[in-house]
Amino acid sequence: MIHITLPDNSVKNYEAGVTAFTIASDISEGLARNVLAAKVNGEVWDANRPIFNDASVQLLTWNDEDGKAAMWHSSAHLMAEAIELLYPGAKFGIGPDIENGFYYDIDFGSHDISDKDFGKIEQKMLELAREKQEFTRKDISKKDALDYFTKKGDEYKLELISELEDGEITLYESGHFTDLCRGPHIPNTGVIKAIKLLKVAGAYWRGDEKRKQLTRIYGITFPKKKELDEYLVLLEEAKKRDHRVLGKELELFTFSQQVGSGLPLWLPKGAQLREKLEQYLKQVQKDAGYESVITPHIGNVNLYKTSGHFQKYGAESFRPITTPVEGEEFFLKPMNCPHHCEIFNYKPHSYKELPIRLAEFGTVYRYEQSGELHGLTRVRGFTQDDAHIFCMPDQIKSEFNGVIDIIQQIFTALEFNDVLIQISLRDPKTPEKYIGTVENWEKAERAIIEVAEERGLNAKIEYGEAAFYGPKMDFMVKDAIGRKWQLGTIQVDYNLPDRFDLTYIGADNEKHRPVMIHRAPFGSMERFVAVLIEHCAGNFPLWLTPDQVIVLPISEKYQDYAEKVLSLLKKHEIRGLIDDRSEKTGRKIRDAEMKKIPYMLIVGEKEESDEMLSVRKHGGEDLGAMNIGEFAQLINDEVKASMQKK
RNA sequence: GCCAGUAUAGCUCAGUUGGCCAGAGCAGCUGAUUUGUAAUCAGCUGGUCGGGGGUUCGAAUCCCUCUACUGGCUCCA
Repeated sequence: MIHITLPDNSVKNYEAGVTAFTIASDISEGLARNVLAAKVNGEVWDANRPIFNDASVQLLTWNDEDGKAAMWHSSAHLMAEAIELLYPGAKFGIGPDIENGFYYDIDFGSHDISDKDFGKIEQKMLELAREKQEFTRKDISKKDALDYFTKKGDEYKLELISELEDGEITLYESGHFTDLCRGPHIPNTGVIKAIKLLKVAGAYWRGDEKRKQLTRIYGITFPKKKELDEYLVLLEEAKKRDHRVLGKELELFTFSQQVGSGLPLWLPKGAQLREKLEQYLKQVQKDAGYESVITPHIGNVNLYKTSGHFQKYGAESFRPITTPVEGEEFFLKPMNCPHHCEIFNYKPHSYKELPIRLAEFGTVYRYEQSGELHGLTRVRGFTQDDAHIFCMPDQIKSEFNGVIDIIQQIFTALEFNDVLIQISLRDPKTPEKYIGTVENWEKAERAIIEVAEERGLNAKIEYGEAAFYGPKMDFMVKDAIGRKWQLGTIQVDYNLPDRFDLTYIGADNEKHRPVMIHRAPFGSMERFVAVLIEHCAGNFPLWLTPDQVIVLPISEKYQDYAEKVLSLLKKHEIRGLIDDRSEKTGRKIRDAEMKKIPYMLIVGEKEESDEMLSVRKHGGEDLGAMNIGEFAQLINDEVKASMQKK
């Protein structure tokens, strides 16, 4: 007999070898039908894997993340099985579950797969799912595993197995398909009722650009058809808040094939929005002791040779600009830091001056790979809200804290609540990838980790994600369809100060090396605006939105009054426009709604004679009539309220 | 850069297996209408069918190539 402890702390006795499925059956038939996997002593197991010792068991269903994962991982096997039947000879790489669904990397040989083949594969999968194929776990020796996949001729699995230890290798068999797999899986394929293959893409084997590209097929499955339909509607809805769609609709930015790929053109309304953001951050930075500097868009190649950027990025950049002088070359700046280092260097500094914080909205140019470009989130010319802090080593922590204050203030003001924080450190296995001494790296990494701990930040540490010149802390936000984008960044740099031989005179009258902190709270104006658009679905906060109000005269007769209203509002720092078209009010309201203008001010005979406005909020709320002063007060209070939140 | 797609008017899209001067709605322009909380009516303008090359009696439609865009991979703010 063994003791099974359930989440409610009740303990049940079972014969050794009991499965989670049996335990579920004991509780209720419905639960047995819905159980997908089980957490056994904290580890996710198959629902039909025998338990031989005392254990705490939590049954997992579709409502648990781990339950979904088991289902999607099993769906990847199901897809592989269907593909093996439809395309004999296909070889399989890896097929994990992901945040929303699963994928499988497959080598189809000479066969080309496109989304036109999805229907056929989905059909086959459904067919196989209905067979209620059971997933069977088998422990296997390394030798037998190698034999099996050698016979099958799957070099990808062989490579994976060769890296595993004997004794930890398991296979899972379902229907006609056997896969190298650690599990866990759902009891049988019967629970998979709705299947949708979503996209096909090339993916390098093991993520290595130099290795073969396999065909990756993404898909998602659900236990109910209705849930699939709801998911697809959700995806459609998300597409409507795509910044590229809204950017066009709201006339914020555009691109031109003539100007070039990845080079955004900011339209008047977009520029207005961006300027508001810049003004806001400039004020915050001024208050925090930053000084503005301005540097050119190009720099001599030697500058980047000194900084190391040329060696690192030269080959993948825009090519150097030549001049009439033989051998003279300039580079479009890919970073602002070298220029700022030279600003620091223009005169000797005393320790009493530090920290020196140099800020610039600096436009940089990077020749991103063509396939990387993406709306405003990934472009070739962009403006960083950059600043470099030159400080003494013992000031790092307080400076780091100051920067996090600014970043958090911004994210709070714009209501970015779901921010992921990542600390990127060296990959200890490849020290040759980084420049700078081990000692300095350790110092910097320790400072970042300490700050995060002291502030209680929920930060995730990633090894091998650091920049080549130093460790960093990044702030990431998801876009409309769940892709993560890095916005704010803080990077410690012990390297550039060395390369540029930056020094300050200490209290001991000796030269010392300052530490440099790179930081950009927005990251770049382009990416930040893109993510902001998606975050608020184009309904910008009142203080930021290009047009705060639109005056809608009922007819031409009230045009003069409309103009009077607008000019009075302008005196209260309220910006907007008049819809003076010869259209009905209903039409003007509709168009203003589409433009997502926060306040519509309807003026007709009644309003004119009483010096009033009829106020309608975006979305339909009728605030009734009020006079111009009252309305101005309302707007300015709302703006002030959001500013205070900052 | 790689894999797979897409490219028709300012925007969103039709254009059947290659066959009459390439269509619609919205936007724009002109006129009528003077309007009260999500689309007033009529007329008109607007397209080298992304660029180039080819196959064909004939190409928006088939093939090649370049460019841009989309979804991934790799990379990155």
